Amino acid sequence: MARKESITKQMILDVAFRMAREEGLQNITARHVAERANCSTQPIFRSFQNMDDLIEGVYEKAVAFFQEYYDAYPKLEKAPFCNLGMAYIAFAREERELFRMLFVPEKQRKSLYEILNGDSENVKTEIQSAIEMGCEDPGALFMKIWIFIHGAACMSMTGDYDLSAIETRAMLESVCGSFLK
Amino acid sequence: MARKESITKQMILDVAFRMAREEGLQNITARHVAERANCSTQPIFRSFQNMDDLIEGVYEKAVAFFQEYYDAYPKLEKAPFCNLGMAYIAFAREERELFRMLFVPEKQRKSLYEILNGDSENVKTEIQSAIEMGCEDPGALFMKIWIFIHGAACMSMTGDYDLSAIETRAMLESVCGSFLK
DNA sequence: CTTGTTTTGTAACACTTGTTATTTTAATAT
DNA sequence: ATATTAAAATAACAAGTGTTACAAAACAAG
Repeated sequence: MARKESITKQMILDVAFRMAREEGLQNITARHVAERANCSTQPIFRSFQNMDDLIEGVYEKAVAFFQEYYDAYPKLEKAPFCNLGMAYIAFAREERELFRMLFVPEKQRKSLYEILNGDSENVKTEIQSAIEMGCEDPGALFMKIWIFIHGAACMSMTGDYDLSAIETRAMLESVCGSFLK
Repeated sequence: MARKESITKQMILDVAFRMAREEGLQNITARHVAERANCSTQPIFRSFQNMDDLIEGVYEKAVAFFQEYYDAYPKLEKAPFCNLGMAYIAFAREERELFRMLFVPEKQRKSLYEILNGDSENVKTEIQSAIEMGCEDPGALFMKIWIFIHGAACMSMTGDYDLSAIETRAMLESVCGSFLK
């Protein structure tokens, strides 16, 4: 009694997310998404109220993507915050457009901390680990480390940082050691 | 024998720069600039080949503006790089749009270092001061400090950093001390 | 197969963009 | 004062945007 849906909301969201990941938010227009999805613009507006609605979906998908990325990143370090830093900096290098969307947005969406802490409360885990290591003021330590990590990641995004993962690890450990004492 | 020019290249550039400073590059369109300059779009295209040409001019003006900002910023600190850091972070807070244009650009123009070092070789001055203070590896020190400063500035730009100038100074001195030893 | 309903495609509207052709305006040399 | 001529204004074009009206097509149920 009715035609079957062939272009789902999920399909459109996936296409838009892939575009955001590869080309940035800029190129996400109704017609471009449609072209990439091999359809007209209609299915987009059937699934989403408007383009802002779609962009919002892309953003949420990016948040989830970062969380998965972080969860999957190998946790090799003992020094607190170093795992977080390694993952964050690598994410900025490998997913420049997503990093920009999430952590250097034009208009404020969520704070750095909100995204970063995610579902599994990544930061709290690290702070706990710092406390266990005998750190007196884990809040102050976190702030400094975090500023440092964010700086490296932002430079990575713009191509102004080119240390390897190994060099980055060494630097993070050194910096963390400096801050701890 | 000819009409006198009433809307100069400089006037247009000034208007566009002010717009960039207040609203960001996004809003710099031919018609918006014209409106702000109280003229039609013609004088723009008489003075500039196209809009990209104008944007390029705005960018160069922003580079010069940063240099002036830095030169005028009070140099109160003794610890190396702290003056640079204070100025850089303050610039990010007070001139968000310009900071974004210069230091977090969508497309690479100049490296952070190129802009930062400017006419008066700001960085070299600081490195020299570090050497005089007995720092063994001023290059490594600079890299760490710089990453830290850039992180604070980027957070400042997005509203994720809210330490006062006094708190910032204390933090920079502490961090610099940590790195020095 | 026909009918009914929904999805999809086509086409259009209204708007904004960069850029340019054309007309109008105003200052100056005569 | 008037003619000349560059500057500015007006208006248009083509392209691209979000969004919507409408027509075509496909599928499920009878």
